[in-house]
Amino acid sequence: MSNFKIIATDKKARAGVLKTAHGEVQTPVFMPVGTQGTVKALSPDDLEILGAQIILGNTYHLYLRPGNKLIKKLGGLHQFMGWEGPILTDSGGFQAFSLGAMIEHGVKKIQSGRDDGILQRQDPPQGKKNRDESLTRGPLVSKITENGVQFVSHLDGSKHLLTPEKSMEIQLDLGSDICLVLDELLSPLHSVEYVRQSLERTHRWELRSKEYFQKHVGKSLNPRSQLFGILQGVFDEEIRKHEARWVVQQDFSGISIGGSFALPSEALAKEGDLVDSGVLGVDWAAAKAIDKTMEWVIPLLPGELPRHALGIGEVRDLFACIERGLDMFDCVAPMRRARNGSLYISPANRGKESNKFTLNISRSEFKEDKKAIDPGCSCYTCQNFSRAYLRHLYLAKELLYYRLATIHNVFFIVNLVKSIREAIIDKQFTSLKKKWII
RNA sequence: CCGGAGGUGGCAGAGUGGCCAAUUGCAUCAGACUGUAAAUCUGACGGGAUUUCCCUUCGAAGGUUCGAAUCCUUCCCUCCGGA
Repeated sequence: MSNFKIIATDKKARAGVLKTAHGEVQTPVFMPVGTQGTVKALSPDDLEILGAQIILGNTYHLYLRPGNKLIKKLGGLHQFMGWEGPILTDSGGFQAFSLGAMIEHGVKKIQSGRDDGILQRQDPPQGKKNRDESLTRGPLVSKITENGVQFVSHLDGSKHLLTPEKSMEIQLDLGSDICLVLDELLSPLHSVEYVRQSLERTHRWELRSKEYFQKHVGKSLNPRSQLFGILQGVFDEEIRKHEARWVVQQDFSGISIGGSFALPSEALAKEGDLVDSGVLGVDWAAAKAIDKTMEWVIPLLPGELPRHALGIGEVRDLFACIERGLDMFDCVAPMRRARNGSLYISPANRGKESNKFTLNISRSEFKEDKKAIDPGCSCYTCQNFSRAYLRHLYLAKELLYYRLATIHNVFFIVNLVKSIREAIIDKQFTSLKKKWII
């Protein structure tokens, strides 16, 4: 009696239904990220109207503020934030990275753009020299110990230890429908030796997470909560496959594929000719890292478990991952891009890989543009407002801008994934993809 | 008319003899954003050649000086107080 059922496939792409304590989720699905108990700028009503089926919440942020015990006391996260649909909670593992190695190494989860995502693997640089200075904004750095992640709060500098057990306790207090085990994200710059030790530690963390979860879920706010395991790794076929074989043996309800995505320089030897030809675009390396990883790992995963790609959600990546058999996605990109003036456009309106299917609403070319952001889009924003108006609101930093922009971007991505699902059911995945990707 | 203060690049506002083509903020222009330290960050912002270079700028015109946005003279204009 699995929670997940596949109802159709088109080659490796799958359409399914995932049962949770707060309702069914039609997959493939995009889950908007609501880190602090809100998908920024949107109300639960907005989310429902946009077609969001499930959202993501965050252990680390909600633990620090307002506190998991308070939320539990107030009936759990669903009741607290007024969202009746399913919620998946991240374990805090990403913050161990974004407040740790990401700062120390000056890297991002997915390396793309100017540096082509190609990195020289090495030990963490000691001290200052970061690859990207803009990513380093202070002395707050989390540290990894065997017992868990030592955080320095980004709010007040206080110290906290997030163990696998603590992460589970918090997620159960929140009443999450899908909990994630605590893991450590690896940076593409970690040494081979560090990677080996980290992955073994993550195994121990995952097992501790599972043990605590199984022991306490029955008496928790949401006894039907599920636990997903995380498949960690770096850009290395043997490592990723090894991690895949490990995680499928642990009896999780689903598999989340995590980690950072970038190509180590040695990978260039094989693929250099493609880079030189330039036909695959500026994000070739990041795309290659994601695609290859999924190709290595997916065949080793059991077909009956839902597969979740952590933190992946740009248009190209959604097509690439769904094509390879992924079912669930979460990503901050639609919401953050919206707030930063980057609005999604479809191929009919010049959306393409090279512009990430976005336009920058602040551009002067939209000053007198009466068209909708993405003419043809049926979201509330596109039905009612012009690019010129959105541009004005954005430049004036008017609060309405954030809501209208977020409505559009979330609708765009949620609906794109929904249309991909329908295409899979109709065995039309390839032809739909061709309309979007070259 | 008298007394006082002041006129700096789109705006505000530093600089008060060389390190000033001129701090900074805003505005503008462009770029970035993938398990949210993000309504954030980066770059450009007199013109041209486009590593260290040249030309035209700090109300206007003269002057002092090796050298002036910075000192002097005259003129124009603005603001405050008194007639």
